[in-house]
Amino acid sequence: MTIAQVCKRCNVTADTLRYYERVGLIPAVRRSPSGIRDYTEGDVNWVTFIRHMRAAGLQVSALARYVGLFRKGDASLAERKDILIRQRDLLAKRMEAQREVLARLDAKIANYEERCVAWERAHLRKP
Amino acid sequence: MTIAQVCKRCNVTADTLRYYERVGLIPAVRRSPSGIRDYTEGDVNWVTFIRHMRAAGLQVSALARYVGLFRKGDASLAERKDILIRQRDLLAKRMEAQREVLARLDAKIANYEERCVAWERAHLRKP
DNA sequence: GCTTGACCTGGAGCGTACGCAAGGTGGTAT
DNA sequence: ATACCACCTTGCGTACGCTCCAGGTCAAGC
Repeated sequence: MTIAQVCKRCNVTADTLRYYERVGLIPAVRRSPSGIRDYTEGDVNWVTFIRHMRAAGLQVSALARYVGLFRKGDASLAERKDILIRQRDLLAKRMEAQREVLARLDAKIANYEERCVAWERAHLRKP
Repeated sequence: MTIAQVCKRCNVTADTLRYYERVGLIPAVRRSPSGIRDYTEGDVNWVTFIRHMRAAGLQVSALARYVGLFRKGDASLAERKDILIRQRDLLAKRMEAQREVLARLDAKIANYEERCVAWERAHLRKP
C-alpha cells in the first residue's frame, strides 16, 4: 500500500506519516527496491492506533517508547504495561479536570442564557 | 497584592501572569505609581478562572476574545455566550474521544496483565 | 527520449504557550 | 549611603508536534 493510500484511510498527511516513522511512533515500514514505502495492513493498524492515542493527547515521546519496546519482544511486556498504566492514569486525571470545567461552563452558559434574555427584554422594543 | 503572592495562590510563575496580561487573558492590572502591579481579589479570580480553563485545554486565543468582550459590557453578552458554547462543545468532543481511548487502554492493560502472568509462569523457576 | 507525477531525503520553518536572561528602577533595611 | 531584593520591560529561546520546501529519484505514459 502506498503512502497516499494510507493518508486517505487514516486521514493524515504524508509528512505526518514520515514524521511518525522517523521518531519511532510506528515501526519502520518496508520499502520497495527504489526506496518507496509499502505499508501493510499491520502498519495501517499501528497508524490508526497512534492517531487515536494522539487524539486523546498522549505524548509522542511516551508512544514512541511504547512502540520501541516491541522490538524487544515478550521480555518487554511488563515495561510496556507500565507505560500504558501511566498514560491511562494521566489521561484519567486530565479527564477529571475537564469534567469539572465542563460543569462550570454549563453553569456559566445557563447563567448567560438568563442574562441574555433579560437584556433583550430591556432593550428590544415591545411588540 | 503583589505578583509574587498571586503566583503562590494560583500556582503560576510571574512570567506567566505577565504573559496572560499582555495577551489579554486577564484584564489589565492596576499599577502602583512606580509601575508595580497590584492585584485585586477580582484579578485573582480571573487568574484562577483562566488557569482552570487552560488546564482543560481551552485555547488562549478563545479565552482572550472572551475576556476582551467584557470591555464592551452587557452588549457583548450574546457574543460571550457563543464563545462559551463553542468551547464547551469542543471540550465535550475531546472528552468523548478520550473516553474511547481510556476504555481501549483499560482493555489493553487487562490483556497485558494476563500476558505478563503467562510470561512469568513460563520464565520464572518453579517454587 | 522526454515529460509527468508520485515519492524520497534533509533540513528549515511554524504556531502555541510559555520560560529565561539582561539590564534597569524603586522601596527599604542596615 | 549603600546594599539588596522584588519588580519592571524587552526580546530572545525552548519544547512540542507537526508542516513545508528544495532538490533529487524512479516508473510509466506519450
